[in-house]
Amino acid sequence: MPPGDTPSDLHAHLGYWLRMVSNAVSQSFARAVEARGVTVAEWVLLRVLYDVERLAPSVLAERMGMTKGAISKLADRLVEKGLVRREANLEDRRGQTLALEPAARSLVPLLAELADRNDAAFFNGLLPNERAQLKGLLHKIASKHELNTAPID
Amino acid sequence: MPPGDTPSDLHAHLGYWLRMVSNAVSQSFARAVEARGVTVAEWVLLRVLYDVERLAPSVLAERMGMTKGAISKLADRLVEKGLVRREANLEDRRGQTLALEPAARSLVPLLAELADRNDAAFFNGLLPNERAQLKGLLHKIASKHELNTAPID
DNA sequence: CTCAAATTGTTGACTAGGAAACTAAATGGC
DNA sequence: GCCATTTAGTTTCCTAGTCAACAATTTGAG
Repeated sequence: MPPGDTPSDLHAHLGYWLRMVSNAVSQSFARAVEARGVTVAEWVLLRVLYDVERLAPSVLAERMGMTKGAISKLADRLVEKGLVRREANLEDRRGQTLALEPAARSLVPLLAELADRNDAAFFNGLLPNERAQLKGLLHKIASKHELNTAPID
Repeated sequence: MPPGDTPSDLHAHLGYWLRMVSNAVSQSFARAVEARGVTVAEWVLLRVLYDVERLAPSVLAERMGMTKGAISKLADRLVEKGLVRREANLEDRRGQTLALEPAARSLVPLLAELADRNDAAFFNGLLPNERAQLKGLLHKIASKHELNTAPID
């Protein structure tokens, strides 16, 4: 800060606005999926597993940007809810594999619709080309910084 | 989801990208201010107080989008660190007022510089007009949804 | 081969926040 | 003026993460 100047305002930072909007979107989505008894992190894990059938916790941790400790507890909760099962790994007895239970397979599409609706609620206020712009800008930043993990919080 | 179709992908949602980029920016900033012994929420509170001299916890809760319980604990920590003091409110003995200690007054400009640098690190990869676009889009969403609180998480 | 190093997942201690119950004080309807 | 209601802040309990220590197993250097 130049002498005699004022420290920059909170609103001066793009990160501030990003956080404000992102938090609002995420909190709104959290409330929506809560009605289905699921958290945002659980939704992400379920959605990832939906495509690949089964995955090791360590890989999920990597992809979701969480620690393996967090995935371990997350998996506990999902097993408890009957949405995920742990399977032994035949080649490596340290490892396991997580797979969706049938209940989750029918739940994921419902959650995906909630995600669609939540996104629409926030971004339909933008014009179609503005949405494309926003996506492009976010992609650009993400790729410059090699952000490839599914964000949880 | 139309029948026979696939539930929408995580990456299909703008909220997903927003959360990913926002988390990366915030986590990076959190690491930066941590070196000064401060959290992001503490930075926001300090920066707000820097301008207004003194403020009631309830007002801070409103402005920062946190519960008063959270502000109460946040204030405890800042008092503990010698950055903030609680003052009695003469007109209303229920109320208090939070004010910066001198230590905080010299700390805030340092933190502001960290915020500047963090913002630059993430957004200098964009062209100037792209940064302006991004800010404009975020403003537009924020105002459509009346997001006026300082986001914490 | 063997044993040190690396890897997988779990656990426990800790942190930061939300929700709701709570205390103390102020307000206001009558 | 009194008491019910409201308001300000604190506290307790809960959740969901991190980090670091750990046990079990695999790997690989020699």
